[in-house]
Amino acid sequence: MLYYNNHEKCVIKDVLEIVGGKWAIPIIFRLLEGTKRFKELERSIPGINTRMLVKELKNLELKNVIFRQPFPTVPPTVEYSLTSKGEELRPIINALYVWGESHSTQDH
Amino acid sequence: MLYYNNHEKCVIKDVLEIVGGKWAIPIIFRLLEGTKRFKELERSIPGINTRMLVKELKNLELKNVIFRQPFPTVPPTVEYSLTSKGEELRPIINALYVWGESHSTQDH
DNA sequence: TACCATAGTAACAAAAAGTAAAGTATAATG
DNA sequence: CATTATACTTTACTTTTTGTTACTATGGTA
Repeated sequence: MLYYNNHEKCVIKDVLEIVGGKWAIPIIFRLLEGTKRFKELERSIPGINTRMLVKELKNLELKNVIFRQPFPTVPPTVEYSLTSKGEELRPIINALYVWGESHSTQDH
Repeated sequence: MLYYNNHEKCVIKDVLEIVGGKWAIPIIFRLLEGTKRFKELERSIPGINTRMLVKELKNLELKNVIFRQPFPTVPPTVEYSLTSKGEELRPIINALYVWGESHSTQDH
């Protein structure tokens, strides 16, 4: 059915607007370990730069995947954690991880 | 453990080099329906263009996710299908789809 | 003869991502 | 008292990735 195809396409497209960015999954992967501050994330994700981390965190917050909590300390502190929507990605990201691991020795 | 963290990071990084591109998942999603020719794929993936389809198909073939079979017809025909490695992504992409669908009405 | 089809390729323009630096405000160090 | 360090961003600039458009080959159809 044509409608159904269009619907399918939109769901996948919408999903990729959330987790399709280059840094979304690495960030979520780190947050699966628990709440992290901005600098902690920056240090734990190899290759990311400040600008992209800010940008991706904003997108993930806007899409309700992560929760941002600032504290009025000096210097400022901001904690990021997964929302329930983000937490629901855990089995999917784990499965992706297992998929990658099981094929990494065979072919590339 | 430091080694284990580095290992984790590399697996995720390697996985994203395969399916992290903008068009990889939409292409695999279509091929989950079955073998498709180049033009069929191009027509069924809204917004893609020839150059990116060619590029992404080459990458997916190189990473052993899809199989390319050309036929010496005029005009030429090329069929693309999922390898077993690609087929193993089915439950993951389905889960991603369900995740997107279950949250599409609540928030965005 | 003009036009259609498939599976690409090539040259150029636009958009996205990476890099480097600076701006906050305070507190510790020399 | 000046310097340095901190955490979280923002800005300007450069490089890389994507998108757009036009083109190829060959044979069948109107």
